[in-house]
Amino acid sequence: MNESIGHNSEPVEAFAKEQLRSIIERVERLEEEKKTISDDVKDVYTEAKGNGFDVKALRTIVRLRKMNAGDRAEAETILDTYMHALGMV
Amino acid sequence: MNESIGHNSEPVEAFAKEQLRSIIERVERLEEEKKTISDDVKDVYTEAKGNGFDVKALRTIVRLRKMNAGDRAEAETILDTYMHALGMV
Amino acid sequence: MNESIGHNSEPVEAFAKEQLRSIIERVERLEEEKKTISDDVKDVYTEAKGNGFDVKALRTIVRLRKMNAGDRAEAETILDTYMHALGMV
Amino acid sequence: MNESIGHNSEPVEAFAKEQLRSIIERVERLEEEKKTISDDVKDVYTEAKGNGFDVKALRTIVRLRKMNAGDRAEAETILDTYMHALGMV
DNA sequence: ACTCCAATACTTTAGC
DNA sequence: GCTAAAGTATTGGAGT
Repeated sequence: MNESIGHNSEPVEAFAKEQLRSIIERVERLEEEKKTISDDVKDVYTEAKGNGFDVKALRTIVRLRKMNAGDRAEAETILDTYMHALGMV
Repeated sequence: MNESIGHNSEPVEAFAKEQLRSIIERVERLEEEKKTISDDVKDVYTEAKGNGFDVKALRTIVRLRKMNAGDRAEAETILDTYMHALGMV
Repeated sequence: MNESIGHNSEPVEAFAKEQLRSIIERVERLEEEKKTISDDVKDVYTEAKGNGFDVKALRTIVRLRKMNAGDRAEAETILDTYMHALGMV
Repeated sequence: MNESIGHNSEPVEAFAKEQLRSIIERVERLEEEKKTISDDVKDVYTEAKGNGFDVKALRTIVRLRKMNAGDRAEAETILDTYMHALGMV
């Protein structure tokens, strides 16, 4: 039992086309949401700046906190080693 | 040596500390949301791949469509651009 | 109603066109050179990696050294302040 | 004068230190060159501006031309892309 | 594991 | 001087 001959001459492709459309739309919807949130982040920093905070330092803090304790320690060890070797202490 | 009547010896700094904490937490919350959405995007592509779609091509389509509002318009006005550049306005 | 006796019917525009061409070519030449150097930088890091160095740390070193002593000290002070406030010491 | 027993307690590290120094210096030298060229590009645009050209438009032209090898080809094959995405290869 | 490319984030510059 | 935009650098992920 197939979906009969001829009502639709390209059933498979039509289906795939619908799938494609759906995929693209879902992705685009999600990326819009992401953009909204990115803008929210910007707003937070802008407001912080207005309250006298140093935005660059704030971003650094967020970045440091994102590393877990172990990774951060390791990264700092390597860095210290290199800095000592170069007399940057 | 104290600023105002001393119930709290560092009222300003304490306030700033709270502000700082709040800023960082808001940013971190937002970035978590962003990560969630990024993962959702990945899921969409993974599912698409399971249905036989070429993920790289899908990403290309999304990228080209994103360009289109701005860059397509820009490309269409390239002649104008040249004319302006030549002072033929 | 044309400008001067007709050896060239659009002398001004032709001149501007030549200028334009020259500008574009000079810029493109310079950007090629820049790309070459960027690739050289990449090569240095790749070689360093092959010798067991941590490339990310190396990049951090270069970035730190680029800041002058004063700026770096200031940046570190702000950062320390924030980190202490957040108990990240 | 050999690095075996005891004349030098850290021969490997000393060697690494020299390597490190060399890497950093090479990178810094290359980045200086890059900066010089970037400044040259700026000069070209500044001079162009002095001759009445619209710098923003010039930058647009350069950017569009840079796109053309890759992206124009990509745009031209967008139908192919869709077909692949639909498994109509 | 490693290379390559796309995506994000940061920096600097131009315009209001 | 500040906001907006471009260009540049770094990071992460996908494919081999």
